[in-house]
Amino acid sequence: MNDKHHDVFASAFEAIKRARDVAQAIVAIKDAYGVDHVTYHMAHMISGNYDQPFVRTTYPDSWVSRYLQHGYVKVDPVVQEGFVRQLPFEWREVTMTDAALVLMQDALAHGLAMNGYSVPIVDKVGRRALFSLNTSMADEDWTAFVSGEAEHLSELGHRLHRLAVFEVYGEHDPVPRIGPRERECLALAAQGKEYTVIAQLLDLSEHTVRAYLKSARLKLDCSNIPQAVGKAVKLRIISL
Amino acid sequence: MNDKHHDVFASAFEAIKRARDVAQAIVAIKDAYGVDHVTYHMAHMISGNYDQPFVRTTYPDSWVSRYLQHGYVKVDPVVQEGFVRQLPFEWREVTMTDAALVLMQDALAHGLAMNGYSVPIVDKVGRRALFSLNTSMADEDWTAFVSGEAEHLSELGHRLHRLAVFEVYGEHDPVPRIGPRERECLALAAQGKEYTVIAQLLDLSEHTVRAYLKSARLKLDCSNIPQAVGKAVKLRIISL
DNA sequence: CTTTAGCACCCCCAAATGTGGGTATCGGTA
DNA sequence: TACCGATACCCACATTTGGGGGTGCTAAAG
Repeated sequence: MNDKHHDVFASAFEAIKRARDVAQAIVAIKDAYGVDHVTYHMAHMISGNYDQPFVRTTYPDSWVSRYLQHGYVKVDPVVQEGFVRQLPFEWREVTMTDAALVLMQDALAHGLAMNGYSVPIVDKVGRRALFSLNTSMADEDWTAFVSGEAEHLSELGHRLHRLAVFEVYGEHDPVPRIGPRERECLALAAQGKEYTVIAQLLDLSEHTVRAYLKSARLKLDCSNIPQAVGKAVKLRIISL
Repeated sequence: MNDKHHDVFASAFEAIKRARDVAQAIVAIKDAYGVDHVTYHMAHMISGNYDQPFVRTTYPDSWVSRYLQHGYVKVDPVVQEGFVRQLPFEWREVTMTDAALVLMQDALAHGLAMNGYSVPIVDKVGRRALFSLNTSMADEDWTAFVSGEAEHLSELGHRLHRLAVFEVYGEHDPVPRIGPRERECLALAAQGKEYTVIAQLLDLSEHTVRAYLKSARLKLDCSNIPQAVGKAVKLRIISL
């Protein structure tokens, strides 16, 4: 947009490249952009024995702890929207339930600011994450700022996500690339639909459906549909 | 064991009955038993869009936040053991990795005590949870104490778990009761095994395997095996 | 004491699936 | 340019599964 904007982006960008983990990176972004808080939240890891969210934030401990122990993630309208939407949004735009208003009040009491901007991230294997900035900047200034920085923030979000995936899984990402059609077929198979029904629903021939399910099965390294469905659900390629 | 022990249990027990949520209950248990900290941790909820652990603890915010943001749950030897073992154990008994020692040092720095006792909980539908006490009491006193209270602590753990399940799912628990044999068959089916193979592995006739998978399928309200496997994985009846 | 629930076993057959081959187009990358 | 992966389609056959019907035992719950 202009030189100032380019500068903050460039320094944040460099910082991410230097950062060894997401925790460092978000602090660098916070400093570069001069916002109150920065958060990166991966929707889900491929967990074994227990639920384990991947969250890195500059919010104060008291708020993080409170958020976790109150199960606020179920109520938080930013998270709700962020893991459904495709495009970035300002927090002011989201619709608030009563519970969300309570949460917002609580958040203010714990040192969070009113305005925010969140970038939903969806990677090639369908994993979702949310990259959020929180600021006490006045409405107009903030809106002007994010509209100018939208592309940069998207870029930063994706970088952050790559860093996070590396931090969680290391070199080798366990999720194979399943094509959208393959995913759809798999999802419908997981809902108990038969080949013929899936074909009708997706407006394909039964043969094609078979071919998709076969290739999905092979990519998942499975010998039959039940196994493939199980693995797809475990890897959260499909959500049911 | 003796009157003093009975008294603390009785008051904790009453407090749980009065408690409206797990957060209240653990504080009551902490007070009744005079320990430093009390924690309840459900291994996993049936999540939709994101990972969401159910944890209620009296640990300080700084530790909760640090634990979450460092992904300590992957390292914590108490959690590792607790979600695998069947029987209660003292923290002193668990084997420490290097990473675990780092965590322990960090924990001490954040106000946690050295000694602890954890009760693994496994409910009728196979869900796991961990109920832990943390204390700065001296080794011998603590060991004497928990050995006398083992049964009571087990009872409290299960009460807490019932409270937690109610808090999460309300009146209706979404997980149907799948028998152990049914679960085994389902698990093997989810691994891509055929009826005949499952029969061999479980030393059953193929017909019996079919019967188990059929009843599991019906309990899960599914029309075929892929759907049943998908649902079982989602509901974490089987873990793959 | 009866009922219920889980476990173990058996049979049949129409329908669905797995498994092996194919063809062809399109867009991106090497 | 040539190659690759994803998309979309097609065929045939042996094997597996679903869904229907059963029997009988044991152990816990009413």
